[in-house]
Amino acid sequence: MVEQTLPEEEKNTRSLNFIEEIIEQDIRTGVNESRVHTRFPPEPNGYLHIGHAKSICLNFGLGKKYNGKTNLRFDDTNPVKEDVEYVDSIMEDVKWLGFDWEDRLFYASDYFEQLFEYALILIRKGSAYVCDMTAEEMSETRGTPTRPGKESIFRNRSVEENTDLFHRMRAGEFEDGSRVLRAKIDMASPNMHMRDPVLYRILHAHHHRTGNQWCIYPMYDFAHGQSDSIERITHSICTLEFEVHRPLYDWFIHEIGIYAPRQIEFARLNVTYTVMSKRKLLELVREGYVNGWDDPRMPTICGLRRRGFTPESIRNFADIIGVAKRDNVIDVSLLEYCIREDLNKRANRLMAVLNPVKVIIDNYPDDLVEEMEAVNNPEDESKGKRKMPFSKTLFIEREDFMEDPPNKFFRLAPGREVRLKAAYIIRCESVVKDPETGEITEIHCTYDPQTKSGMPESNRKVKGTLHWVSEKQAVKAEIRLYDRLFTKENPDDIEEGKTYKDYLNADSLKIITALIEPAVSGSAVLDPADKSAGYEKDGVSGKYQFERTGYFSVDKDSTPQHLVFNRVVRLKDSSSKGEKVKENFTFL
RNA sequence: UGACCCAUGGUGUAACGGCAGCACAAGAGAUUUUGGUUCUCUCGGCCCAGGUUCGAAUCCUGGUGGGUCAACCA
Repeated sequence: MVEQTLPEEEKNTRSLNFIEEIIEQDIRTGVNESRVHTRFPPEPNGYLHIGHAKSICLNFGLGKKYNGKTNLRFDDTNPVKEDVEYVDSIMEDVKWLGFDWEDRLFYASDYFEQLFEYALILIRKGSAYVCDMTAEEMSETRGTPTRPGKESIFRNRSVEENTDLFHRMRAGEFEDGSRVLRAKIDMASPNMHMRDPVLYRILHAHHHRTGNQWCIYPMYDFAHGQSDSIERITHSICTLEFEVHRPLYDWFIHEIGIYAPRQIEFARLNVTYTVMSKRKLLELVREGYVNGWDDPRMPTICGLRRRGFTPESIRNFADIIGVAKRDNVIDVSLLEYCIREDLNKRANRLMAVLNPVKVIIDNYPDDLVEEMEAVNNPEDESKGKRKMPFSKTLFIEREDFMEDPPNKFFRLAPGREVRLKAAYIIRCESVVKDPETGEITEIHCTYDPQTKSGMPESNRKVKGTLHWVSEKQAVKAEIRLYDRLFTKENPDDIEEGKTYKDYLNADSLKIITALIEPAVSGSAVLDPADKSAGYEKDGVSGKYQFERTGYFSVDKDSTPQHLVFNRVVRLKDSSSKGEKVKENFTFL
């Protein structure tokens, strides 16, 4: 028995989740020489989503925490659904999340020959047989969860006949669907998976890695556990729906007589206001409800990346949601909390007016342009300062002015003073309206020259502080404002006669043109070399907090001529506390 | 009308037979040149019924509720 000390940080830190407890117990008792070796085993038939991110962080996190290893293994046993497009995107996503499988990139298809040999072992032991029933017949004879099944009339074929038939299946002598190899277990088992499950099916299909080398392919159950065994995985972590497969997982390992990993199941992640099934996500893409797998409204990893989430924020999210066996639905506000927390510390501030209204400073010199100094990040002094041009004609947010404001309105109104952040205190003197529509077109103000930011007079108490841009120097940018994809907390909770698609949010994307301070130029386009990945070298370049409105991230569509930003998430907003007029206080 | 799994504030997650704690959300206040951040406080929970025990969220039994399982998908 090998004793191994647990990581130092474990002492006095957070309590362990149930998987860590199992692992630490195994380490203490010397199971598998106290090794820890996990794997992340995606099927390359779709893009990874935030639920996979939980699994990736769990598996790679455990490997790292216990000085073990983690493999990336593609579970590619179904050639008709799988594609290299997905293989590539999965590797990119795992890397982007910050994990490294080093030289341990594997494919279940690497083991096809070995798996075939394992099948032969079972046939020789009389534990597997070739069955000629059709899929329908098999389904009929399988029984139901409450009724035992019937044994196949092919169940007692001789070892010789089975061996011969199985070889001929491989040789391509039979049609798709005409025969399968089945395990001989127990047609009366209360566990449906033990009722002579299919091991191999005939599929004359081109495989993305093995080409046309094979026309029989192993089923998940016959491939997964054995692949774990071949890779000497110690803890094979998967989601709850595989719990009923575990007896079969163990049965194959035992029956073949090979190294035995341990399967442990945890509850998959659900998040409010979105769907997580690959089928549904694929449908949203195919039917054009979103603009591709990386649409920033998607819960896919590439979608979150394009939206502007950082890998750090997602790892932190995976960490704090925990791991357990009970069904769970995580409030999306927790995800939002994670990205705000990260970006607040790391993203530079910029002033951007999303819904502009013109402000004219009547007593400011016509052609004067002053350079104001603005702090890049109040949370990080090392980020320094930048210059912002100030002039007679500015823009502020339309929501920052009210002609007849309630008492709790801390912004601009006739006769009231506010501070323009990093500039002067101004007072509203009058407004000009469009005679037709009644819409305010100009707000006329005066400024107090003694209140320039930094001057003693500027410490004067005023009602509020607004962000602004100077008309002449402002840069236009396309801004994509995202909202939750679904209107219902749980879109899978479907009313009679509806589908989850009936709960799609029609307003999940709004595109506007905003005016941004000129400092944005030059830094608002992704390095073309990074474009494919959609992320940047230092993690937060291209990501900003637009002061008072939210966090924004440069989109891959952005060019120097046409800047494009995605809103990652709004700033937390307590402006409507105790008020019922939220629309008036919240930016778009 | 079967087997298996699960059950702690609104949400998520701790407790290893001994004071039910943490985070998010919600609410109140302080600070603030972002109605952001930060800080303080408040609200609010052991599914039910028995049993074991000096003592049960924890162990046992039975309910109740939820989930999973009947692809030649994974």
